[in-house]
Amino acid sequence: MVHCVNESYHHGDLRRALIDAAVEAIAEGGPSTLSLRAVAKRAGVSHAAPAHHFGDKAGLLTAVAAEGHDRFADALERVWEATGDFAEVGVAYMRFAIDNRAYFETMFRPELLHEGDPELARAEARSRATLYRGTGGADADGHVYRASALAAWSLVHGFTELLMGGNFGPEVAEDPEGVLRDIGSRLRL
Amino acid sequence: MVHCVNESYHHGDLRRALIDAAVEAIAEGGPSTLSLRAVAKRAGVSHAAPAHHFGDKAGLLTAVAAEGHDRFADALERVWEATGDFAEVGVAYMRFAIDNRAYFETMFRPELLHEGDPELARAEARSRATLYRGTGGADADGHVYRASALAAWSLVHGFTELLMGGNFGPEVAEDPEGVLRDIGSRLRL
DNA sequence: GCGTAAATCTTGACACTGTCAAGACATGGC
DNA sequence: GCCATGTCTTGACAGTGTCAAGATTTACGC
Repeated sequence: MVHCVNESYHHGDLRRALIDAAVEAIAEGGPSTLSLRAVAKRAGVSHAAPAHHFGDKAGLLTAVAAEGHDRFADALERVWEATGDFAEVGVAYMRFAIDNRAYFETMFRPELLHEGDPELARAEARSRATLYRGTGGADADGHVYRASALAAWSLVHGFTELLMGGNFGPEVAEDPEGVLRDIGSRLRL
Repeated sequence: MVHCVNESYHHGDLRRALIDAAVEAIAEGGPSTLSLRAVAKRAGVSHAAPAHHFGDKAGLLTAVAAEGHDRFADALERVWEATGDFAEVGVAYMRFAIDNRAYFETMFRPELLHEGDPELARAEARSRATLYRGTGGADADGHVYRASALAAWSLVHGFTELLMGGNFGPEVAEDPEGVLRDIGSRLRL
């Protein structure tokens, strides 16, 4: 039995295609301007198909955020295994945000998501646990609490958010990695 | 000639009333769920009145952001004059975000604003200048560049964003000022 | 193999949204 | 007193999320 992808009534993996389409759309206009109908058009299906798969708009964004947290955890883990260096994990944090803007922006916008979603909670806990391995203190729920870990997370996250919001001048925007390494080195752990 | 506020065709200070209504609405659902028609209803005017005053939805949000930056600068200036302490300015930064959530969220969401708006640019520059006085390095456009200033700003901003996004456990959320003072003291300036 | 239940996707409708043009009304200058 | 200007309303339009109902395909028990 051949799985006829892309032509018949059943799509094959529409869920996957819808998430990809959503990520593309988010990359262009941000998570808040996402339109379910535009996503449907992009994926070549009817206007109500996305809502069927994800319940509602927040459901689609929640799926994007969950996948983002998984990819995020992957990226941080890779760097930690390779270097064993806190600072490099921080740089990877920022790099992920720059290279995966759509995912990153969606991940940190809780008012657009279904907060209680178990899949999102699992992925969040995983990315927190990865951060924990790098910075050193979290409880069972993945809540970071040790002051040194909080300081590092806050510094890297704040720098990343300000950078992506266009709050820095060209001196900083041209070499964000170098600047982040510099300011990171000013933190007593 | 009596200025008949609140009853006749002309409103008196509808612009003011619309901004206040917008801030209320944003406080309830965030800037991205703001509805011009809901704002109009709240202010007791017709559905198209807000667009007349602010051009479009982004125009209203831009006005809110500009006013937010002014209030923000006021708050930081007060603390700096009173204490002359960097760390206390950082705490005031976070306090403002908590106490004026609607303003703060709108201020740092450039994709919803008219970036080129002169009034917004003026207010932004003012709040940057205030930050500069506290942390120590900015160019003529108000772009902070000195590493120590960047580090402090990033740390405080990141902590604030993570806190408001619900990313911390109860240990931190119960006494954010204390925690921020603690992690702030770990920064070599 | 077959028939029925379930899953997947479409269609059509509804209330709501931002935006625009045209009109109603009030105010200020002459 | 009259006209021009600014303020606000009204009505319309296309686009949005969401829901119910229908069409179509797959999966499963027998």
